Amino acid sequence: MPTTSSQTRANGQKTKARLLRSTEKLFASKGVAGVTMRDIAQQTKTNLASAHYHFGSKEAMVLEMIKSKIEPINAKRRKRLHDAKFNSPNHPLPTIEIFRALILPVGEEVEKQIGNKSGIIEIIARSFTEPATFLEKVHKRFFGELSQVFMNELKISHPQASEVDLYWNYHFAVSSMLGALAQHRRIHDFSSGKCNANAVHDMIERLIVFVSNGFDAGIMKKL
Amino acid sequence: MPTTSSQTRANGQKTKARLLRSTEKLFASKGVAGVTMRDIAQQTKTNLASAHYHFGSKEAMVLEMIKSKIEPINAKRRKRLHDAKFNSPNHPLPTIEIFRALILPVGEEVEKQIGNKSGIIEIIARSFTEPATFLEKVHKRFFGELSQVFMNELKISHPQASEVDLYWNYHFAVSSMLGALAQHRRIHDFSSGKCNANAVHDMIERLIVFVSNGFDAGIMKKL
DNA sequence: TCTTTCTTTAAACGATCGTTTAAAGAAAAC
DNA sequence: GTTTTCTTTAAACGATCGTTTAAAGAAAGA
Repeated sequence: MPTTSSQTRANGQKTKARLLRSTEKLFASKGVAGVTMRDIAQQTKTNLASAHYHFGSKEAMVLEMIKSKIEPINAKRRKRLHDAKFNSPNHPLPTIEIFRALILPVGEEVEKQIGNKSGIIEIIARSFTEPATFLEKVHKRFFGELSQVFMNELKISHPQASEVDLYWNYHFAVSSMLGALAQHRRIHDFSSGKCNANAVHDMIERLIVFVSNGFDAGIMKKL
Repeated sequence: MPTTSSQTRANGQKTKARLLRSTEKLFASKGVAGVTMRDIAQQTKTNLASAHYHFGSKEAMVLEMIKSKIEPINAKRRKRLHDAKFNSPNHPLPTIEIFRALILPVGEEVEKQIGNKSGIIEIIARSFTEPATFLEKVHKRFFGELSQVFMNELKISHPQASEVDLYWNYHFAVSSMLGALAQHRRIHDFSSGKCNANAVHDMIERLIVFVSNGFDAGIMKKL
C-alpha cells in the first residue's frame, strides 16, 4: 500500500524529530557555534552519521529547527494583527496594539509548552544575535516579509510621520524586543532575585509597554 | 638604566599593541568564536606563537582588548553622570539625562576615531550577545558596577517607583541599547537605503529618546 | 665582549570539528 | 522467501582549532 512520502518509514521520521528536538534544546542553551553534531547525536541517543543522513548538514538541520519554531509564532503574529484590524475597521490601530501583535505570540508560545524547557525565547533571540554567517539569512527569511507587514501598519497609524523616523524606531523596537528576550535570564541576578525571569507573561506585557511608548516618543519628537 | 616593566622592551610592546588592534578588528566583524589565533597572527603579520607569548591564551587576549575599549567609555559615562548631577544639585535628574550619560559616550567614542573602522559599537554589542561562556563574565566585570551606579540614580529620580519596575525597565533599556547597537548595520538594507547606519550621532540621539521614554512609560504605568 | 633576558620563529602536538564511507540491520515491496 | 529500499552503525577522513616546544635572533646589562 503506497503511503505519503512523509511517513513511508515511521522509524526514520521519529529519529528525525528527536534530532530536531535535541538541536532545539542545545542550540537554545549554547548557540549554534557552541553545539557540535556529536553533542546532538549523544543527546538524541543515535549515531553521529544519522544526523547527516536526515538533514545533509549541520546548517540545514539548524535552519529546519528554527523554521519549525518560528513559523507558528509568525502565523500568530499575522493573525493577531489581522484580527485587530478586523475589530476596528475604520480606525488606524493604536501603536501598542501593533506591537502587541508582534510580541505577545512569543509569550503565548512559551506558556503553551510550560515546563517543556523548550527555550523558544532563546532561539528567537539567537536567530538574531548569532554571529555565524549562515544565520544572517535567517533574519531575512523569517523576519523580512513580516517586518514589511508591520511597517505598513505603522505607516497607516502614523500618516504624518516621515519614513526615516518610522524605520529607525521600528528598528529600535525590534532590536529591543530581541535584545530583551536574548538577555532575559540576566534579570534574576541583576535584580538580586527581585525580578523573576520565569514570569514570562509579566515580562512580555512590560516589554510591550516599553517598546510601543519608546516608538511613539521617537516618532512624535519632531511634530 | 632601569625602566618601568611596561616598556623595558619597545619592540615587544609594539607587537602586543598590534595584536590587540587586530583582535579588535577581527572580533568586531566576526565575533570571538569566528576568529582564530591564526587569523589574528596573519593580520598582525607576526607569528602564531607570539600571541600566546604576550597574552597566554586567546581568552586573555580578547578580554584585554575589550577592557581597553570599554573602560574609557565607562569613564566617560561616570563623568557625564557626575557632571549632570553637579549642574543641578538640588533636583533629581530627568530620565533622559541619565540615559544620555549612559549612551552618548558610545557615540562620542565612535566619532573620535572616525574612519578608523574600529567598530567599538560592534565590540560592545558582542560583549553582551556572545554565547561564549567566558564572555559571560565580561558583562559582570564591565557593566555590573556601572549598572548599580545608574540604577541608584534612577531610584533617586523615581522615588515613588517600585524596585521591581525599576529593575525590569532598566533591563529593557540596556537590552535595547545593546540590541540596537548590535544590529545597527541592518538598518540600511531594512530601510532600502533610506536610513544611514553611518550617521552615528543621529542614531545615538534617536536611541536616547526611544530608551528614556520607554523607561518612563514602564515606570509610570501603575501610578 | 660575554652573558642574560626578551622576543620571534618554524614546527609540531593533541583534541575536536563537520563530513563521508562502507557495511550491517530493519522494514516494506514483490 | 527474495528483493529492494530505508535506516543505523562503527570507523575513519581531512581540516582546523588553541596551545606548546625548542631553538634561533635581537636587545640590554655586565
